[in-house]
Order: sequence, then C-alpha cells, then structure tokens
Amino acid sequence: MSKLPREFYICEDTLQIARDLLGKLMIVPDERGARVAGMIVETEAYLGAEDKAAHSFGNRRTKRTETMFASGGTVYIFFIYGMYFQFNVVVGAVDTPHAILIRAVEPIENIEMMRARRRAKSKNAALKMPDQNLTSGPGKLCIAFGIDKSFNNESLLGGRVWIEDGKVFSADKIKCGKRVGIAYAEEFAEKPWRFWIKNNEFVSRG
DNA sequence: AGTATGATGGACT
DNA sequence: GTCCATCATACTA
Repeated sequence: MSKLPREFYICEDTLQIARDLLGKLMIVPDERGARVAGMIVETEAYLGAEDKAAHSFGNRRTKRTETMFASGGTVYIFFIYGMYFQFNVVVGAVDTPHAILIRAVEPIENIEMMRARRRAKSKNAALKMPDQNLTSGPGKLCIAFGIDKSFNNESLLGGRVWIEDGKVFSADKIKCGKRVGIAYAEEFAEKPWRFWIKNNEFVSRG
C-alpha cells in the first residue's frame, strides 16, 4: 500500500524492471480523490540509445524525447495516431533514456469510473464495454485512467500517479515476445522485450 | 480467427 | 508530406 521507492526505477537492468512491474498496482486518483487502480499485466521495454524502436535511439534529444532523459521514476507520455496517449515509466539514471510502456492493466478499483470514461470517449453508445475491454491496451488504459499529455514529466513519487506493490508472479507465470507496432525497427523488431502474465484475460494480446 | 482500413493530429525531415 | 509504441469496425471465411 505504499509507493515504490526511487531505487526501484533506477535499477540498471531495464528488462528486469519490465518483468518486475508485472503484478504491481498503478494508481491515479480521480477528480474526487478516489483511487482508480489497475494491476499491470503487460509491459514493453525500450532500451534507449541502442534500441532502434525507442524514440530516444542514438540519444536523439528533442522536445518530445526530453522526458526520457530524466531520472528513473518519471512519467513519459506521448501522443500517437492522432488520438491516443501512451503511458510509460522512465527507468535508469539521468541521461539513460530507457522507458517501459505499460500496455495493459487488470481493472482493480473504481471500475465504473473506467467504464464511464471509456464510454464517454467512444462514438457509439452500443460499443461493448465488458471489464476485459476497459484497459486491455496502451491507448485504452490511458482513457480509463484519465491520463493525458499533462501527466508527462510527473514524478511517480508524487500524488498524481504512482505504482505500489501488488501481486508477485513467479518466472514460470511470465511470458515474453516481440514488441507490438514497431516493424520499422529492423533487427530490434525481433527482440523479445514485451512481457505479460500468462493466461491473463486483460492483456492486449496473448 | 484473420486481415484490411479509416479516424485524426503532432513530431519530425 | 510522411510516419506513427492504436483502436474499432467491416469485411472474408
């Protein structure tokens, strides 16, 4: 029930942090201060300067990527496909621009708030919104949690968004595979840097 | 179940 | 002007 400390995010092994984030709780208080919470069930690691799929490949430093160079424990938000935000956890030391994309969470607290936000954002009222469709993707979970560009550069040690200990999954309950949507990244498109909880029905894809 | 496509706008060359 | 770390829908089967 308490925030993960700075040290968790500064670990040198980004892939290990991506695995360790599985089972942790992501918390964002809503407008009234009530916790909206989800258990992280799918992540993707982006390894900075060496990783052709990372925005920060080759230490590319622009207005957008600047946040990736901050200390581990910072939130990196970017806008994509004209419509969606993506929630990332910056990890590693200052100037080591690694980040972990949170691709899916399992709804835990305040599920009706998540459903209301997803419905409000949707065009047709008939869109099916079972729990499995609320946060099973990086764009969807940002809508459900009310995350937008204003969360960029927030600290995970502050009060706006943070991560807590949750459930621990042993290595045999964790699967890995190729990352999604980065076909342009040549040999890095093949790296098995996506991690998810085996048989969990809230991941974006098995 | 798979595959294709439109929506929609900011970042970057 | 082109490219996206996506999602929902509309096909084919």
